[in-house]
Amino acid sequence: MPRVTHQPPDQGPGQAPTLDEVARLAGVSRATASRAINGGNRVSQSAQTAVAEAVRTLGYSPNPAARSLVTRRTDSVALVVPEPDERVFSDPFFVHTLRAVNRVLAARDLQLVLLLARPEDESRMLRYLGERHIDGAIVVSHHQNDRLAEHLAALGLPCAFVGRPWTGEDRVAYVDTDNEAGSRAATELLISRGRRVIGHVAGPDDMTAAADRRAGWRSAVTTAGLRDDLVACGDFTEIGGEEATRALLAQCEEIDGLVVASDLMAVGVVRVLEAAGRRVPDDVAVVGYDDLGVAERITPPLTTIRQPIGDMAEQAARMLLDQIDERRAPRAVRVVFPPTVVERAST
Amino acid sequence: MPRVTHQPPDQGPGQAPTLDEVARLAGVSRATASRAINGGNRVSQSAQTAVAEAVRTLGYSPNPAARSLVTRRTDSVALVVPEPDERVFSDPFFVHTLRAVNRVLAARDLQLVLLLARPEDESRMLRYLGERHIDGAIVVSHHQNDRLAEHLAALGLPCAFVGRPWTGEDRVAYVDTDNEAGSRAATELLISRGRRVIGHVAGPDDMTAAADRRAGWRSAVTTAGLRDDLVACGDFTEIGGEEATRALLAQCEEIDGLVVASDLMAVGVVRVLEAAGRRVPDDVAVVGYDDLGVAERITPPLTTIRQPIGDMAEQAARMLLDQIDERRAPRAVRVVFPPTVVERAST
DNA sequence: CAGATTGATGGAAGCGCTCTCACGCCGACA
DNA sequence: TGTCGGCGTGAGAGCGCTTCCATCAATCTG
Repeated sequence: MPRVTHQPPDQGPGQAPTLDEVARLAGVSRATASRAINGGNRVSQSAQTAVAEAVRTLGYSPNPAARSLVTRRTDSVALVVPEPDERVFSDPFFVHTLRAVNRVLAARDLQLVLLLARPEDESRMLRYLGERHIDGAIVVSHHQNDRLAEHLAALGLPCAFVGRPWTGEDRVAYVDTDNEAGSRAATELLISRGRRVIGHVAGPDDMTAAADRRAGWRSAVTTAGLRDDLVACGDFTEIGGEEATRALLAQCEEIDGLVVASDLMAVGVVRVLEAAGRRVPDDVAVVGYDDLGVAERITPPLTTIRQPIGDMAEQAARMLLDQIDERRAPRAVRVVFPPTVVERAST
Repeated sequence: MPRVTHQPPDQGPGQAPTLDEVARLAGVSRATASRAINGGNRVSQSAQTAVAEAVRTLGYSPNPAARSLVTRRTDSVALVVPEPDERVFSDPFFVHTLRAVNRVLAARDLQLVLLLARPEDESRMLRYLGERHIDGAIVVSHHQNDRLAEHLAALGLPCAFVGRPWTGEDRVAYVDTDNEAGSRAATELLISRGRRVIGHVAGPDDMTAAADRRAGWRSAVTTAGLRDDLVACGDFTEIGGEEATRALLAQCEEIDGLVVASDLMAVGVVRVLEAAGRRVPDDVAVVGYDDLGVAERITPPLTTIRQPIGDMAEQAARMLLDQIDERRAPRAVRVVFPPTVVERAST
């Protein structure tokens, strides 16, 4: 049983001061006070300082509800993550995205509201978005079934996706990397190194990035006349990588190369390979995907495909701001970044 | 260079429907429509259904700004984390807290707004809290210098802290575990196992949990007449645990027991110990703190002090809701949970 | 059956703010 | 000296909603 202790309550300050009181104290009208507070256009120097003074002595801060009732802006933006909490907090991908987005928004003094929606909360989240608590949304790690692109497009809510949505891709703005090209390059690198039995550890079936990377691998092995049936699905976690690798090794012992759809999974892949007595890269060469720090920290340092997550997220944030600023901006902009091969010791 | 493609903009729906239109369509007054929508007290069955019908056909959803302008509630609550993003996303402590808080809030249909404030953003964050965008705040992982308890108490904003604040502890509500007792128990366990040179890997100096745990260890070793100078500070991360352990080993080779202020650090501790050729627990016994899953997953499974994070966070959320519900509720409630020793293989 | 109670309703006030608009003042220009 | 343009200003409307209050009909009480 926890111990509980009480104390008499604090005396909270009574009513928050309103613009009216500020105006009265400054000896100007409410209109002038409002102008002075919002950038001071068309306000005399004297009025300006008088208002500033009044604001300070009263400890005034504008009521955001009243303000947004008339401006129809809320000055906050949602980062929508339709993903169970656990994964969000273990994948560096999210941290990088979050930081980049936050950087752009903070520069404009916009507040970031993090919306984590587990599948069962999805309707609640959609309702929240529909109620216009926020000026726009950035969507990350969306899945085939959430149909977020269509929902948001239908709401007419400014939004930008990181990663191409499955459906509705012609109705919303998004940034992406060319996942198919990246994965193809990874596979071709292995082929050029003489590998001939190349498997693929794919990501979740319901994400476009995973599907595109799988397609890139398949295209490369098919073109080279190699086996194209050595695929196992992970879930973008280390554990998922481990399980997929075990399945692949059980399916075919001769595997000498693995193209893995994320670095985090590759960590698990390497662990299982070594536990199975295969040396990396001598017996099996491994290429990851992402290059967000994990890749260079593990042993052996991982050859991987870098996607510029920070740039992508920043770009998405800016695309969102464009939409918010001028409601006539083209909605369905798409920006595709090129992936880069980063060679390290695992190939 | 990224590729960029445009598409003609979507045709967003014009103006969102207002309560007025709903009322007109339902053939009732705005007042009745409002009552019908908000729980339907004192509304006839026929009016009720007419309004519901109108809401559905119009796709109406109430404007939150207008609503909170008059109700003076925003139906959202902030989770304040004065911590650089990286740590938040690597420590299971946060994930557990977040989930528990979210669970309580979701049941009441309150929205959780995550406020990550790096030190340089602190004033921005305080301003945001002062502007009453939210009905209350739950504060986690606060530090000596942020003085959040005092700031929030001064604002008169309902709030609840997870972990005792450094200052202002008599002005705000908080939950905590008895960290000193927990750490003392951990140390006494080692002593009872015959360990005689017991070091402490402490947490950051500016957090009460770390200070209390250090005090608990010191109290136990002093009482037993053992050395009390074997302390090194980590930062609650694996890396921090590694560095602290190296420092301790350099300071004294005879260490045969380590009390570590968090499981995450203990992971690093064990790693360094084994790299230095010490077996756990044969040469050095190790006790962690938290028991959030990491402890049982590592080798050897970690003896640790469990704190019921989920319960604590839930309790904090409920304390916050109490304050929000009745503004006269006692502000400075405190609830202290007892820690539990969980023995595994590391001692 | 008169009077009191209850329940459903709409009118209207007002939450705190922004912004349009009209007004008065000033210096500039002819 | 008369007119004009621009600037600073305040009055006032109105954003979309909740809620107080008066009203009225229906029901209950003695």
